[in-house]
Amino acid sequence: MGFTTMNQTVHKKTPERTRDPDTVKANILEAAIAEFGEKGLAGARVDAIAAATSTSKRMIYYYFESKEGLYLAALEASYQRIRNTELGMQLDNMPPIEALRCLTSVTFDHHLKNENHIRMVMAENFNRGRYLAHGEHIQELNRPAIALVRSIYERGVREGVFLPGLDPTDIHESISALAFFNVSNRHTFGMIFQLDKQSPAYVAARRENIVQMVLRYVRKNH
Amino acid sequence: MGFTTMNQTVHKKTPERTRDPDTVKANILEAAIAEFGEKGLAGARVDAIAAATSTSKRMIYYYFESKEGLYLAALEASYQRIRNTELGMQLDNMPPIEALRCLTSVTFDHHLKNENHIRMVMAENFNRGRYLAHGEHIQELNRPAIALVRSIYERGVREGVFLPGLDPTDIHESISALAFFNVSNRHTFGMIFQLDKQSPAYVAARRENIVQMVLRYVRKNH
DNA sequence: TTATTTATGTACCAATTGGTACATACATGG
DNA sequence: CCATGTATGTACCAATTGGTACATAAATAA
Repeated sequence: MGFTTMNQTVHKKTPERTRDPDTVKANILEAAIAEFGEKGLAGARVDAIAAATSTSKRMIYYYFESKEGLYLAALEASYQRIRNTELGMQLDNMPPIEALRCLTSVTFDHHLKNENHIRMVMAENFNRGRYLAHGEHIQELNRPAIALVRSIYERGVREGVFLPGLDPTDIHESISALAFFNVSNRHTFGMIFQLDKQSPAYVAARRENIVQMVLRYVRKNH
Repeated sequence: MGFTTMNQTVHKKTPERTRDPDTVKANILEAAIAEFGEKGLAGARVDAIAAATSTSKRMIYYYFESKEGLYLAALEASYQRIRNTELGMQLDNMPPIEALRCLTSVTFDHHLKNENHIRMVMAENFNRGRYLAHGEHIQELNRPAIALVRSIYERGVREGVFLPGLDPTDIHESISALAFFNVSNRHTFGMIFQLDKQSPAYVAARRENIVQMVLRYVRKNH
């Protein structure tokens, strides 16, 4: 509340400003991830983010300086969030082929379940990684993915079931590409080839095909 | 030339208005493809497109009605353009395995060479295919791609070198995914895993890995 | 020739939008 | 309890931007 004179506002005892920086920041970030994921950097509106917040636009600039600062923070937070949910696969106990099958399948489903993050990554690639380049610790967040593939792969080679001489990063890239594209390009691809890419039947078939593709690439022929 | 009074402009014999609708339209489309490919729908500026044109913003609205109308036209034109350069592979003469190797390899290079179109497709997927859905004949433009894969695949099955029971659309999707992702996500992927995805060495290795992946998926084990 | 339709240029606008100025309330150390 | 830094709300603005009003020239029909 408050009443206005010409050019300034006078507040008479507006009580109760909840003072909670961390909550406010988290609250802003959540709204930002939603908006940037939905509209991209250029399409997102700071006013819309502010409106989805329990605070005001003023606070966005107070904590994040600019629209682009907020975008970078949201991008980092989105990566953070996704990696947190990725842990906890117990693949070391399985035989290599089963482990790789599981990894591929889980990656596929994980991408399907996290469209918003996919869209953030799409948006960031669209602006050529300009902002991610400034994020200090995002790189490290993702490296464990390679380590996981490498450990499975090397075990498989040792046990004689995988072809030697392949590159774990390359294997990881192929899995990512197949899982990512399935979500990122479903609209144009589905439309052009008239597929219902959301139907359970399609999803199940595509998942299995991708798994087979990865396995046949890595497995030793016998 | 012309001189201004209060609110209107009077032209004294401004001679020589070149009157050439088709050229003007093509000129606008070219500028639009560049701008939309660079900035996306939301990021693109009609004024910027107009400035890159030999005509004025007025004509954009005259011919394309709205920013979105222009975007759809540019999207269609981009697809048209890409498909025109795709013809002329003579794969029917090769043995199936060679044909599939060639198709995959050429698709990979073709994506690399046409970043702007890739970006248009990325942008369109980002807005969930909303505009492509209104383009009447884009769908048909792309179908031949499947037909090509199907013909190679069926020949390979007949000759006993390919595994029967696979889906040509699925094969096409995998090839597309691997080739597309290699361009679309090179920034985030390259940054996170510190790869120079533009280096000739990387490109050659990745191309060959993708080719192998496709071949091993389709080939019959013996 | 004249009327009408098509095509084009110039100036302009209303709305949007990233960002700020100003005032002020809460917390904390001294 | 008071001074100072941190946090927050309100109103506002300058610039941008999609889109238009107005005038008019060139082609075409009558």
